[in-house]
Amino acid sequence: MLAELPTKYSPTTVEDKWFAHWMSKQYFKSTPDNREAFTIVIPPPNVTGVLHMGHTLNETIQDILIRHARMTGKNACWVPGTDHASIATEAKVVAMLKERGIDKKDLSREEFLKYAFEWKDKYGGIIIHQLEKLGCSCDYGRVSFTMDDHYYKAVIKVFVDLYNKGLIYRGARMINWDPVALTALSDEEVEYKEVQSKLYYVKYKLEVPNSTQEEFITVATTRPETILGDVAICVNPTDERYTHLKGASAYVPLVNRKIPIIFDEYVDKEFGTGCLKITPAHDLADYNIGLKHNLPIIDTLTENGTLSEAAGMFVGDDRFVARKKMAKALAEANLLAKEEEIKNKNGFSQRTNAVVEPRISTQWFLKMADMSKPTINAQATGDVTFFPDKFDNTFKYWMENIKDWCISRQLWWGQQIPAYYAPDGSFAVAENKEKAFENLRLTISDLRLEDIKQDEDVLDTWFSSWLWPIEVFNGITEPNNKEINYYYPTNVLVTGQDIIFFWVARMMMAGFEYQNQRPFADVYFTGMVRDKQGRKMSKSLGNSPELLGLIEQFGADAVRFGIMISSPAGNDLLFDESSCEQGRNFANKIWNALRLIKGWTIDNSTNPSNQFAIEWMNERIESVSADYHKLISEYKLSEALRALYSLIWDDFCAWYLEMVKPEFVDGKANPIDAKTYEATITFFEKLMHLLHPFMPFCTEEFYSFVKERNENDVLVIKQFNTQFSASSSSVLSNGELMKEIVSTIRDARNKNQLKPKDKLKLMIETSDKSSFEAIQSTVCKLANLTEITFNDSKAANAINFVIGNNKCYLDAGSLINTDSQKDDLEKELIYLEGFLKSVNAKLSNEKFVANAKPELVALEQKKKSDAESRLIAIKESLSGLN
RNA sequence: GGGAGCUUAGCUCAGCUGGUUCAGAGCACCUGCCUUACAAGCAGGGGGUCACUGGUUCGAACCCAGUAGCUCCCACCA
Repeated sequence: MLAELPTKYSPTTVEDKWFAHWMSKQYFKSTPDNREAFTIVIPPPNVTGVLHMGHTLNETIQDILIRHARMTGKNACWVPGTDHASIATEAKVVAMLKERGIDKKDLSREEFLKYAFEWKDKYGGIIIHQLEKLGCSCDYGRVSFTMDDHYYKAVIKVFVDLYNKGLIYRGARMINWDPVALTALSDEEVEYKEVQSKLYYVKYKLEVPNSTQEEFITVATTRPETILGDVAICVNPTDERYTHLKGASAYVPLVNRKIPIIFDEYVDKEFGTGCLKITPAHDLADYNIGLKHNLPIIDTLTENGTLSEAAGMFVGDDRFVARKKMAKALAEANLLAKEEEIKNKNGFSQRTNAVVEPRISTQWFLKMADMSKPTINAQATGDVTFFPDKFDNTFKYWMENIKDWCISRQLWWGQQIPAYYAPDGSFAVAENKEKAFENLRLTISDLRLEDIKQDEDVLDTWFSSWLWPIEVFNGITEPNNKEINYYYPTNVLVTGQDIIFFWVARMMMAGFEYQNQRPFADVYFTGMVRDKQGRKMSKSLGNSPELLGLIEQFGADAVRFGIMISSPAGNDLLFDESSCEQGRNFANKIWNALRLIKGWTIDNSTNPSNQFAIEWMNERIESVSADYHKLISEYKLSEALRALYSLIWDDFCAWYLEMVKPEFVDGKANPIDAKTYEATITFFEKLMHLLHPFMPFCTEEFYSFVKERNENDVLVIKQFNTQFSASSSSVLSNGELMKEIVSTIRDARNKNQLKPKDKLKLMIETSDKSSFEAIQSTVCKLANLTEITFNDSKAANAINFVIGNNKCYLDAGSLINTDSQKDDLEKELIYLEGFLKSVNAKLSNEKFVANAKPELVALEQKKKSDAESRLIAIKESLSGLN
């Protein structure tokens, strides 16, 4: 049997086989029934491309949780899907078209959408395939997409509803403009980064009442190209340098437009020259000051960031080109006092990386102040719990200072805003054109249907994904249907901390608005996956491994292991391929344990000497299982995996199997007794159950292989028992004793050049014979002893060591190295004396005895007596050596 | 400018409500082994002033204050 099995486990074919099997059995399919539901909705990956390591981490965590729930008997439902990712995907499609020589401008909306859907079909398909390869147990019959027909309708319905509730409004506001994507952005889509800039000190000629003297005022600015849109100079009213300028005017350099000097406390006297030029069209602060002081607005930029006709100069030049030209022109006109290098922050578009331009534009907004309240409450009361909780404060702060959300985007890829305009500019918001028409005709009697036009803009992608936990169950389009009532609210959301505001917060708000309930009970935040040097994974650095390639190389189980073995919740994960190697080795280790077991022949004998091993292994599994389920419930998945790794590798393979493994006689393995064999199979099965959520493929393979059975598959037939009997501490502590003796003997062999094969005798002087008797046969086997005798006279050439306070003598026949024993014993002696000293110090400290808990004092007393008796044993052993 | 978090072995991190001499784990490293499950392995081993300085306490990696360094989030100083 054994010879037929290769020594290496090869995952590739096994994984595909099992995935196909699971699918054919429809194990992942969920329909509402009378069991408790356990629901997860996947954070839908963007259809911009393929899954990366961040997704891999995320999906693996979800799969572990969903498989664990399934195995505890819950009706587990994991909904997969993808996000249309409006701006991100549109940018990709535009770039793809450009490569093919097609300009978006030359396409109609319909033609463009056709390309976009082709793109979506391609990448959406790849993403689902990757999920399958990773072993994700999603209900693939539920694959959703944020632009599915029903989903599209849901988004429109919600827009109309919120508009009718007065929460959505349209207006001209200062917004963040992406001059590359040519669309508005929300505040969250702008990333501020520090850049090296120049601060230009520009002289403006003054006109001061009752003064003929030529005078200038110097203004510091980082954006001289916006000078052309200046409408005022602002100084602080308490700034004595400028108090004489009341009623004065200045001339905009080069164009000589006359503008007023105004006074506002907003201006920081310390910065630059204490003068601020006011350009309401191109800066939010200036815009607000402009409103306050009733200033005009001169928009000197076009939508793509070039200078407009209104600028009067450098028309058509890009803003950065114009900036340089302006500086040069100012210098030539002798109006540039100086230039200074400074660091300041610029806003960049999250998707195109273009420098964002503050711009006045007519957009659609959602009022947030009232909608945020139930969410703030839910988080404060623990209705929704964050793991880890360090995000509580930032979340609260953001929610309490929430601003209105700009939800319109000047794109084509997304849900088109259901506002319909009559030729006179009036509009109606309705679910379709016909309804809008009826509505508009109330005021415009001669209106024809073909006269009205739908708003060209689409909605922010998050305005659709905030409905995800609801509409994947058709909760918006068919309220109160059986599915939404059964699956909602979901149990846990597993997502990146970077989208806490974009998505988590908004899903919560939508949940309370449309279901009157939280969308999820827990949120598990993952960190960012970085490479082992701590760098972000990116295509340009080439440090982002390709998921399918990794799976090909190590197997999906190993990749899952690799990414889970050290992934602290909420902290960044430094991913190293070598941890996948560790996972592969782990699967291989189990495979070889299985080979060993499968190689045994069984007979009807009984072998009482295995009794201890069986009891001990059973207790170990029980004890670790309890920890394991607890750790998973606390989302400490790495720790749970580590505990299993050690249970399987150390306890089961290194100790248990060695304890029960039949010995070889005359080159032939003895058979194993049926009882031990059955126990071993049961342990193996239990271990496969426990490991299955983490490494589903190999555990399924090994489980199916270890025993013939009618009912099959680890995945469904066995339910986790989360009730545990109190473990037998004496068995576990005897196990520790056994390990200590065996390790000490092995170490003694090492130090005395005794071969593992040399049979030795052990004599123990002990007052606790029964503990040793329980492990006697096991110790003999693992340490290769012929016998253990008690309280016998010691052999002449024995190796001395002390276990607890029991003196042990290992009879090597001929003694080789007394020095190392003496060394070891003396080291131990010094340590123990120090230990005893500290314990005594504690116990003689009246305050300790008075203040510490009684059980603690008792513990110290026990430590003292244990140490004292051990000390005596060691001293006696030492004196025996002299 | 405001807020949050982090700093423990060469690396990545555990260390829950102070209490075994508490200083841990996994990698990595060193030594010896191809010992009939497994070299993707086995047996053993070395390694840390718990960032720094004070304080509270009978007792501090853990609590408090300050210092330094790192990370992240938020904010309209041009």
